[in-house]
Amino acid sequence: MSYIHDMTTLDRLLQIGDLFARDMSRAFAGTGLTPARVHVLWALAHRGPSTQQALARECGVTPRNITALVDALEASGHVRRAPHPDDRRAVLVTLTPTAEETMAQMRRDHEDLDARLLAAVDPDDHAAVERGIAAIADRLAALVAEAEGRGAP
Amino acid sequence: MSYIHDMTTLDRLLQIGDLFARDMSRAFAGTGLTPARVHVLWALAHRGPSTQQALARECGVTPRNITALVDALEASGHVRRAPHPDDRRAVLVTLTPTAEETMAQMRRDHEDLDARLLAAVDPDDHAAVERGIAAIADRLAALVAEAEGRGAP
DNA sequence: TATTGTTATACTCTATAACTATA
DNA sequence: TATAGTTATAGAGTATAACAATA
Repeated sequence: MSYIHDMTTLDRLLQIGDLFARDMSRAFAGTGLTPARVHVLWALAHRGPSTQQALARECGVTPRNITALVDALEASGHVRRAPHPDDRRAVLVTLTPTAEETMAQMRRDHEDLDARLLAAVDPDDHAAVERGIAAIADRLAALVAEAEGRGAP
Repeated sequence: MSYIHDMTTLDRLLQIGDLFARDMSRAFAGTGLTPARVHVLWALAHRGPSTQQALARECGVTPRNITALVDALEASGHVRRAPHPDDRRAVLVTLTPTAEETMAQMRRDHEDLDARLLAAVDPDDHAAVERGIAAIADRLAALVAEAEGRGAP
């Protein structure tokens, strides 16, 4: 597929990432949602009502971009901006009931997909595969954090 | 990290994809290369000299975007446009010697990263993990192809 | 002085639609 | 008529920098 020159495990993981991204763009086409906006919704579902600063950190983008993303999500009825009770500079971004339902469905879809993908794995390999993927994710997170620390002090 | 609500295997795979994307943007910052442009370079390294139509199919973007990406890569000295020998409508996009070196280095970096990530996996799990990730990638490719077939006929 | 969110500006990626030159 | 590439246009995501209100 993409970035693929061989079929090493790394190439397979890159392929998986690419397929997720493509499928996500496809799945939300026409709904007003986009990958970046869904990312914000996941952050809100995970953290609860949050300031835009917190969302920016969680999503790994600049506060300026969160302003635009929250603008769009507010226009489409997925989030509300409310005054922060203790800090008049800040706003609390909250999921609307509609978006809560959307996220519940999305979580069910995730569980379904998780089951479908694992069903492709030999049952005897299940435990090893789950351990291995978790180990790879942790190692990669450490390598990226190290690279970012060196590159952008 | 992102899109993560639990730590299912699916969540781990999403996390891995996100980390790859972030690291890629970081790694090429300041070089004039971007993920989309590197995607084109990988396609050329993999296929050899190609028409823009072929690159568009390989990269999964529209021909219009390939025009812009090849423009940028030509300006930065990574590719050349040459007339197609048999079809005067088409051009053949070719890697420059500089880009050939860049891709050779990138391939070595991939091999290194592959080795580093697998080193995080228990040796007894290696074979199962490699089989499992390949099976997941194939299953996901099939599911996405099916979804795209249904959604965009 | 530092933080929160915004406006201003610019670049990249992406898509659709219409056009030119060739097949 | 169909294909390869381009121009035109538009929307989305991202970033930096400067600014207002508040802490």
